[in-house]
Amino acid sequence: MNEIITVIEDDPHISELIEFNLKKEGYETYIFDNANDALIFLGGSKPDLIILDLMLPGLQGEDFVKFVKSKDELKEIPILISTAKTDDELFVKLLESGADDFIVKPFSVKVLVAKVKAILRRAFDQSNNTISLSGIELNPESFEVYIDGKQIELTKTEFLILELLLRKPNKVLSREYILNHVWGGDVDVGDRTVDVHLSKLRKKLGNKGNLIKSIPRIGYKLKAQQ
Amino acid sequence: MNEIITVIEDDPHISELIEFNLKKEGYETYIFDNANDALIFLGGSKPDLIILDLMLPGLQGEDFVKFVKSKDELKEIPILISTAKTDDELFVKLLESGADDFIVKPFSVKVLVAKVKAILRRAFDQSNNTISLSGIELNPESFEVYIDGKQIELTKTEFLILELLLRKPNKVLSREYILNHVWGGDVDVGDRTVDVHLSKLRKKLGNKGNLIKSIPRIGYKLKAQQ
DNA sequence: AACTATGTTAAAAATCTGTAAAGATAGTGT
DNA sequence: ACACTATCTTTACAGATTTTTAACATAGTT
Repeated sequence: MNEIITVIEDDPHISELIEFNLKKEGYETYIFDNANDALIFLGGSKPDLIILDLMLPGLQGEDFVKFVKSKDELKEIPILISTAKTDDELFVKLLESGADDFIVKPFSVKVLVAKVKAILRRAFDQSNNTISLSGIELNPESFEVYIDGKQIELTKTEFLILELLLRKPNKVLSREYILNHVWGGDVDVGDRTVDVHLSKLRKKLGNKGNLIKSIPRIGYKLKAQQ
Repeated sequence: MNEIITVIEDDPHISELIEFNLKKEGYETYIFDNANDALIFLGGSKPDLIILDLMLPGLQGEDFVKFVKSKDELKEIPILISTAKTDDELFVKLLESGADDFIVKPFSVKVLVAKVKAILRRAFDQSNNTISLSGIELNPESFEVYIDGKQIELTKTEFLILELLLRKPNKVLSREYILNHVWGGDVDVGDRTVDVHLSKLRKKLGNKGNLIKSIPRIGYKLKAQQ
């Protein structure tokens, strides 16, 4: 997935540098040298991140942030401010207006890119961290599991085992490993308990149940379908 | 709702300053002067944000970040690094290890607080406006709740629990999490108290009450209607 | 064939939730 | 200071669910 980044920066040297480095990281970029053009673009598109240069010391930049954050369809877009001014009051104001981070010019492009990644990483895994594999979808936050789009009910233990298998597909997990990770350190439960839960899990998974293979003398694995 | 912030900082002057200002903003703080104690704390609790001072120029801080990010149950906690060193390479390394942001000492406490707010804004719906979900409307400022447009009366605790659920819809919240966020850190209240309040809350919510699901052995969640 | 491991089921044991009721606490007004 | 009230917390218990164990059947290995 190519995240889309809008860059608003009037100095063409800098914007080219930014563009070059973001493209190198696989991002799709839209460069504007003024806020107005960027706003027109935002009327029809929703980028994943906005990098905004505070061109003038005036309120222009802050107004831009406030505008974006006032629009329901845009407000969740993260904004990274670049500025030549080191002014704590300004920083506070911008952050409180809804900006996510700022970087002071002259900046290292590597740091800029790292910040972009950090912001997108958070925005992204905030949205949806469902683990999806071979028609099995598992969401660790809502504790929901779907098989081919249909929800099924699992108990806590079944759920945790399935989560473990999904996180290590095609790897054989020993019973001991499963016990340690699902039950926790001070395990006081026999090996075979794992088998019982696996059996029930398979049954509840329906036709996906046979994706769970038992590897005699070693453990269990979840086979991902090609 | 009190967000919980863990601060790891060995200089007591700085940590007191941070603590004071965070508390003033309504955050609940846990201060540690070394990483080990903090790790022990993290073994049993899950704060909403970690502020980590890179005490030594060595790898200690980076290791801490990597450790937290390697634990499934901790990895989503945002980390804000404070450091005395201005070192772009270090910044990049930390961000890539999973840190969310950094701030260079000596820093303005106001900027620190603003950064904290900005980061937490991503994790929580922070608005003071009415939160509206599946026919439930809750206004954090006026303390009013409406079900399908009809106002209902909740007690303070019921209100705070509902607010928490509404701000984290579809996510299962453990009883411990609810206790920490509704009652505050120095909780000396039993688990089951949460259940009692949930029971009363469900009843007052009428037909919307069954949007609150209990996930056995895990906690409660508010299911948003599609 | 003997041995070991796994699958499955059923029953026992342990645990969890919902809720009512009683006691504790805090806040209010007199 | 006192009583009154509303809220909060604990406790208890029923009902339900989950987990574990144990037993037997089946499959796989040597």
